[in-house]
Amino acid sequence: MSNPDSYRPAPPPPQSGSISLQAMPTRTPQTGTYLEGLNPEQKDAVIATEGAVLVLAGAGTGKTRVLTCRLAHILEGGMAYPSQILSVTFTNKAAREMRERVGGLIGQTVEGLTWLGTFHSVAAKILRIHAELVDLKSSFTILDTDDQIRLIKQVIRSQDIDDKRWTPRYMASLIDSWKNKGLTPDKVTHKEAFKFAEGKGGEIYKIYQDRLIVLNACDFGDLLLHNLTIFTKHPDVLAKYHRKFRYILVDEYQDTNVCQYLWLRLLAQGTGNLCVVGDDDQSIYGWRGAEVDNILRFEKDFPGAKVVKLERNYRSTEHILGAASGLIATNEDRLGKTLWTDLEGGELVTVTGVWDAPAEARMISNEIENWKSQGRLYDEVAVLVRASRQMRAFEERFIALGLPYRVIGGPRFFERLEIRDAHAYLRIILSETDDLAFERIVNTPKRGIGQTSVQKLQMAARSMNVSLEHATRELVKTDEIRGKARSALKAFLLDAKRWRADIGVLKPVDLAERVLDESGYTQMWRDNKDAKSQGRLENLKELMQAISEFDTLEGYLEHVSLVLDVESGPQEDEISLMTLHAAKGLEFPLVFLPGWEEGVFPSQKSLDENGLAGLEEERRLAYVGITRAREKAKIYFAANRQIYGSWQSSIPSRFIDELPPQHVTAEAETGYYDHSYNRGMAEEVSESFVSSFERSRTSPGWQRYKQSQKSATVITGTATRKPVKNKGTNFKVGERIFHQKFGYGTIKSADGAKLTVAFEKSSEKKVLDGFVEKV
DNA sequence: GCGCAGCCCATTTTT
DNA sequence: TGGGCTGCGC
Repeated sequence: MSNPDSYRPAPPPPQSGSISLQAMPTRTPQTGTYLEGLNPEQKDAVIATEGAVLVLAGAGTGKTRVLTCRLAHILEGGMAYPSQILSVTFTNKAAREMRERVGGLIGQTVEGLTWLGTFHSVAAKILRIHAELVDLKSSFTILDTDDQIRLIKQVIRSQDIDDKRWTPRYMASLIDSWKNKGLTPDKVTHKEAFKFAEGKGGEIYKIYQDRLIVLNACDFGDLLLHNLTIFTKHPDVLAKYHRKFRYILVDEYQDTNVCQYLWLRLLAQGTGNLCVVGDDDQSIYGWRGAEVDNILRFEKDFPGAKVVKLERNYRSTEHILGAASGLIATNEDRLGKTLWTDLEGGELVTVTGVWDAPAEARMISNEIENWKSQGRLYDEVAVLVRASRQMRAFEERFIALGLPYRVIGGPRFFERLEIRDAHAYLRIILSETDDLAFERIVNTPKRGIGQTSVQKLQMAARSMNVSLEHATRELVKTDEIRGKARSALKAFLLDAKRWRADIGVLKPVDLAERVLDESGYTQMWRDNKDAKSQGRLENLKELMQAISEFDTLEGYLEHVSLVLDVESGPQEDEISLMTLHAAKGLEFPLVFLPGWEEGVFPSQKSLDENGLAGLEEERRLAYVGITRAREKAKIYFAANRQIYGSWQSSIPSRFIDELPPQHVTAEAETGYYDHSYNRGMAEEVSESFVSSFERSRTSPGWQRYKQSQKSATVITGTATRKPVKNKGTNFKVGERIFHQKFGYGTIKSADGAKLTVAFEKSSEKKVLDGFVEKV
């Protein structure tokens, strides 16, 4: 970003108990220092506080600056209290950055911005206040993707659907996509429901939602979706937020999905002061529900909206911008803006053909060493790939040469196996009704409690309509589970009881350490000689560090699901290696863009599944990639690439041909490719383009759809835990029964659901009534 | 209940 | 080619 020097501490905000809310904003002559150094368009965007405003902010045009200045402007002008501004971002990182930068402008007042956060954290906050309106308790837990899939798997199995043919992952993605569109189970169309298991998709969604309520839990999609339900069914609640939020600000609007759009639209009905900032050319998350259409349609949705285009770029040279602009101009579906800069000259964007991926890595490594030897930093360099598997070649090369690098993105800290296990322990001691947590760790470390035992616990829990832990307590009193499993379960229950007694006594960290120690969890990894276990132990240590910053376990767990992410370690001088997606929002003086080949980039899969829309999104990704560069952008393509183990010769990406020649220069490594050869390839490229559309009709998705159309069946009833009151048994003393394992017998006595049965082929045993049937 | 060998399937990822 | 999952044998 430019002109950071104009950021100076702002004067203290007007201190008064009666801020005039109707102060005419445009006449507020509060010429705070924050307005200095803004270009005319930026200033325009900052002071247009009233009504609907769309700020189309191209790459590197000072978007964050506009957002933060706008906040400062509203606050310093006394137009609203900090708590009356709703500002939403997509990532925690963006929220944190905004908070920091606004703090730099207005000082302490920033702490009052209680409604600055991600969509999800703001929605969770609202949902906790009104949880009971959607049958939740305000203490609801937020499930991560892993829990979500496990739960869905259970539901699928409970419906006797083959979970190999119809995978829980696929069902989860459908549910997510429905939630992204704001669809509750009753609103899912037949056609949509038929995407899964011959039409059972809708039913599974419904059962899954019911299960979530029983578990007092939400998945990520629910946070927003429940908000929608609350706002639409309870206008009084919505009205309260209308009164509360005087101004709404949205970052990265092009990434919003339908649900988020509806949520914003409802909230904006209050004052109508909705300002969204985004760039349609950088919409790269369509596959995850983002609707570019939201930003394309903004002026229609909010008639009279003011549109401000930020096109002056402060980041890149004219050749980089020229190349990127020329490329993106090929897209049809865009609002259209052209970046410009007064940074004249600079180097042409290079396009280089190489033999294969190792050659590509070798060549790029050489360039990086060159750069370093010229006194520049590794920190200034990024290698941006389309798919993470392309990273391997670079990592190998960097390691061989001893070049320091860091991978950005990849598996997140809190999604690691050991961290999830540890969380499950904490969750279960905090809430004994957390069945998912119980299931996860009841046999981790191995205690001899196998699948069959767990299944029995589940059956018992279902038949008694209680939690798994509760069912366990009952079941160990009987002979349903015996031997090692039974004693292990008993011991586990005792452990849990002991740990719970320390809640509020020990500090969260100390409790957590004790639990992981006494459960044998830490020992399990110490004993494991796998190469990764050392790292896992270190992660657990890091986890303790994170927990130590909280006073209560609840507080910690609340944050962990939505807000917390681990700060990256001390900054060293390292090359950044990441996907193009991960690079959005970042900038580097020197950017390498390897793998520009048909099928790799644009990705064949994207083309197959989404046709022209997919291609346009890939092109936006290319645009994002090029515009990350400040000084140099270097594109590569290989003549041969290994795909799934086998070598394939490849064709240069069509995107290479779309770069305006005046901003590009071809550098061939050895003459396998030169620019004219590449041009000749254009014929073949367009042919493959046509064939990709042909292929789309034979794609798996299309096939699956056709198949599901053919074999439609009637939706069947449900069989999950229904909120039925826990009652005694239906069995009578003296009655003859059958038990799967023990055979026939006669009931001697009954104690609630616990039966004492004299079995004919076995001795007298205590069993649960859910396990026997009348004969 | 646990460990290993063969098998299948492969973007992008935030909350 | 390689990682993750399943099914089989102990």
